[in-house]
Amino acid sequence: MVQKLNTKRNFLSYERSKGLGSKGSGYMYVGLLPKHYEPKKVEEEIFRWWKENRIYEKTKRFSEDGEKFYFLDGPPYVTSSIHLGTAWNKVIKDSVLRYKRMRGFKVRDRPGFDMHGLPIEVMVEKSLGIRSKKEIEEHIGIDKFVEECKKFALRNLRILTKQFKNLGVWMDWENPYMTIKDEYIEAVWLVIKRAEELGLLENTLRVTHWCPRCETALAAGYEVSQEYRDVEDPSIYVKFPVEGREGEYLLIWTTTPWTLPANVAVMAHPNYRYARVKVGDEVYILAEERVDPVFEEAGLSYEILETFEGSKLEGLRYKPPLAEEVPVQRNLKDAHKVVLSEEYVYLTEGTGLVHSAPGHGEEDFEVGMRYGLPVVSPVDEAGRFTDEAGKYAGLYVKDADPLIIEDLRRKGLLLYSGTVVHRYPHCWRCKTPLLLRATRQWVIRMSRLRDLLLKENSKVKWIPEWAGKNRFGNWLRGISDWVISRQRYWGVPLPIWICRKCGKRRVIGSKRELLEASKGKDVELHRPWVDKVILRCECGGEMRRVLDVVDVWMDSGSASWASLGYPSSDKGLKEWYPVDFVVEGHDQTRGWFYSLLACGILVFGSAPYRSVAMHGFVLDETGREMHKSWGNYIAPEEVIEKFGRDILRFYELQHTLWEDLRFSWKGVKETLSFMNILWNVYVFASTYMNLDKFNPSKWSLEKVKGHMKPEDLWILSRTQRLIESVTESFENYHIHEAVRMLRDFMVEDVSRWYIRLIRRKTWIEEEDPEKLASYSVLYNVLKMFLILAAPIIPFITEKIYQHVFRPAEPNLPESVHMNKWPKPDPMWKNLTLEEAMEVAREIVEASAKVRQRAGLKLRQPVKRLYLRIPEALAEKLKPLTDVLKEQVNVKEVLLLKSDEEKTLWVEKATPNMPAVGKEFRSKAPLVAEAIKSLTSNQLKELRESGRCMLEVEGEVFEVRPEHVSVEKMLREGLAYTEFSHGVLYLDTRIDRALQAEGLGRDLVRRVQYMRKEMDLPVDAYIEVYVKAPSAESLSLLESTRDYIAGEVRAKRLVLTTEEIPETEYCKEWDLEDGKYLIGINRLG
RNA sequence: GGGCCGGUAGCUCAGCAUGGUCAGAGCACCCGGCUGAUAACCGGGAGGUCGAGAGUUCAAAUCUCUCCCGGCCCA
Repeated sequence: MVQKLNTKRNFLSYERSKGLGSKGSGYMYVGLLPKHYEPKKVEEEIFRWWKENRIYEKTKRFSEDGEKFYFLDGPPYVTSSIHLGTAWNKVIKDSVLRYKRMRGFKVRDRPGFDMHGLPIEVMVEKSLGIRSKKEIEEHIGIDKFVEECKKFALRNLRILTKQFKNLGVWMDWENPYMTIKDEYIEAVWLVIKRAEELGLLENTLRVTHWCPRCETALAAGYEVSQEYRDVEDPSIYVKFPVEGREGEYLLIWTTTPWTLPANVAVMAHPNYRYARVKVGDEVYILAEERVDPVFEEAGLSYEILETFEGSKLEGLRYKPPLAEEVPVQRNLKDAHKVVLSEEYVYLTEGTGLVHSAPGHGEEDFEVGMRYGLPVVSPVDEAGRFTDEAGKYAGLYVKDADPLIIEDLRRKGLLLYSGTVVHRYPHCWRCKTPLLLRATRQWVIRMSRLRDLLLKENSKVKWIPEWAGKNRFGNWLRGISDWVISRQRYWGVPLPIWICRKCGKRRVIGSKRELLEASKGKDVELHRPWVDKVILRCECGGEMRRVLDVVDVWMDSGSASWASLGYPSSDKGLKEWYPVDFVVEGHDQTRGWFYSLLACGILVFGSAPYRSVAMHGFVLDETGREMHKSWGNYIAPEEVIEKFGRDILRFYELQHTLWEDLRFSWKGVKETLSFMNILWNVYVFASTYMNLDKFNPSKWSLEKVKGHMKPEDLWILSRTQRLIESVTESFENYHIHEAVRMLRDFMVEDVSRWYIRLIRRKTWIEEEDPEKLASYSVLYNVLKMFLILAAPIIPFITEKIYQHVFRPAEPNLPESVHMNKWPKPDPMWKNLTLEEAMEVAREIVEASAKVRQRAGLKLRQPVKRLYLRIPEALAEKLKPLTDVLKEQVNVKEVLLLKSDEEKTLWVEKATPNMPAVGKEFRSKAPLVAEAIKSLTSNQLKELRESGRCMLEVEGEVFEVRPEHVSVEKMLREGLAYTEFSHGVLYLDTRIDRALQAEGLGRDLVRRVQYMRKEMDLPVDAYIEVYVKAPSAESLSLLESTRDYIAGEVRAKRLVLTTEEIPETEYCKEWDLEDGKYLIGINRLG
């Protein structure tokens, strides 16, 4: 039996019929797509087309009057080229912006660049062969140096811009914000001015990390924590002689002997127990818990004399160990005594007595302030001891370590000297070990704004939630003050002028204010030019600028208004502020996310952003960071070169936004194979729709509605839900969810299922209403998908849009990116149908399993499919009967009631030999045979009356249940399997008609394969010769002759058992019943 | 040392806020099948003590605690 669906189209007459397409143009039908997906070719073509047609600019115009969406780009630092992490960052931003534009928002998409700061200075120093600050000032000149920095920054900006554009990122590249512009600099000044107005700006003595090479303070936050490295340092136990007690010492431990010349006190914990310990002739004081480990390390035996509370030690005076060598030690007043602190004294290492140098330790400084201790720091900017350090003056501090140790040893004040490997901070740019040093710095007292920061942060939507609530929130709770001054050149100059005469200071908040105050001419706001601007003080004195520059983190922190041109103009601010969305890597939690918040709160008293998303890092396959020097670095350009931009974008965007991404080429290849499926779906659709000159405007969904089959309604329903969930994911910035849903929909629902279901229809050649319904559905579904996927993969979607959809609907927007974001249409939603289809798919899969076990290939039609499923489900499944028939390749689908199921099973008796043998002895074999052939009636009797009389060869035996085991067996010719909703049976008996049909399909498949090998056009006609292996097979074939000829487009089909004539292409095939020789000639 | 995340098949990951078909998917591997959109697809096989241990519970990948490893941030 040949299905009517398989009738071959007659293309020529079909075309002539002019049934489809518009009368006038003859053009309005679906376009064709190249057969193979070549990403690079596609992308370059689209790039060109976008540029030539100014698509980006036009797209933005579409939503010019829309609601505002202020996206703020986190400015990348302009040092080197981008890596995969930067690419991910920008691609996330791009897809959000594209989405928002399609939603009709007027999107602010101005990119930015972070262009000041030490990293550039260090690189420029290198290129100029400079090694110190002195050389900059004395040999090169600050002006030349700053010019070089500017050139360097601008050069890199151009490189980065090119790379970002190359990812397909649509931002306003012609007009980026740059932190080095005067308008930007004054925006940073505003922060400092507001801090001054709020009374939060102070110039105080602070212990900060200090880079002796760069000769500047570094921020105790981001800059310092960048570079903790393992280093080996001295580990020494030093004896501090107790005043008035001969031979008694406080025992301290330190890894920085060079801080001993700055010693001022010893810290003890008031509540720990301390001990006096006798070793030889001497007595040491240290924490009881540390006695054992310390003397074990020193290799000494000891005796504990007494123990006592740490608080008892308070005020105990000692003689500083380096009093003789270091003059400043001798002159200290009210120092060299034990002070108490519940913090900072630990029992995990050391002696429980902490050498305290408030000039060289943050904690020491803090406790020192509490006790009013003096602050000593006999170390200069370059890390060398000053004259105050006497004997050590002029030495680099680290170089003094061995000398100091030796002096202590000589003086009998060294108990033990070893080394220790520990984490020690280094300069994030030049890798020099940092020192802690007390200097006067400009500080903003952020700690006083803690509660406001927390309150404002709680209003921000964080993605993921824990990033803001836990990570950032916890950090804000422990907020410390912001040391904003740096003793460098390339940065925003600190806008503080101080009167030389009266010491009064003035903080300038804008360029205009400066020019008014100075009554001078226009001046560039960078050093050294701005340094020359002198203001007149009220007292008549000259006010000069403090020579420091501002921490570069304040540059980017000011971006929320600086990128709007505020304060030089307030137009942008009024229109856009505050920021709707920022997204950066998780390292920015305390970097930019914080500096934005801090600056925003200082200037406007509120959070500058509404939503903050955090993304992960791109690591290598083994989970390590990528570094060029580690040899595991992969450039984005390499991925683009090998696979293309869409694939890179899709690959990165499908990864959970806030988790780290381990880059793997395998993963990228998987993405390619998805893109191939996607492409091929469109190739499929465009091929047939184009052949049929399908005009979607003529066949709207509304119009074909009446002819839709369940599968059409199903995919439409799935599409509505896709729109819903993709939209929701974008709204929550869970872009990866959107990407995954799009992928699953395309692969699972469209490619693997819907197309499979409608495939036969596409071969009908008339204007079949059901085919047109499916075309219309497929067309609309695919168009919808294209729009939804456009923000993720902008190139391939544009290409397909231009080639397939716009020819069919010339009135569509010019670019796919100009389309309105779709809304789900509840009319098409049908959850019951979706549920039923889910079950149908399961049934088809389960039947494949049964077929395989029964040795029946799918091409072989079978007679019946029986389903034993709950009634409610059976009801829902009814509309899908045709789907099941075709996909299971079965003639009939039957639903079983519970009592019907029994009829598919038979009871089979087998003799229980031990019992039979024992009872019937020599007759046992006979009885056993008889038992095997017990009928079901006899078995029933046996079960009910407990016995059954069997007559064998004239003898009668009484068989009882213990002689027989009964099994349930499936009827001959059936196979079954269970699945999650019930049981499925397949009638596997193949009669002659079924066999013929199966053979016919087998033969068709071979011929089709050969056609493909011959690379024939799908609509070419052929003639076919088949040599069958036997008369029987020939007769089977004859019965399906029409079907075969139709399927393979054969004008002439010769079936024979004789030799066949020579043909253009000939091949022998081994089918089930023997070898078939098939020969094909193409017909012109 | 502290905070926050993550640790599930060889690889990439889903499942974990509401404990109970949760031991899954894709890729890779083997066997078989299907295929005129497809470098596709379908079925079967193999592969994991769900980082380790303890606890709560009738029941834990899922909740609690401790520990180990990795990442980020802070010291």
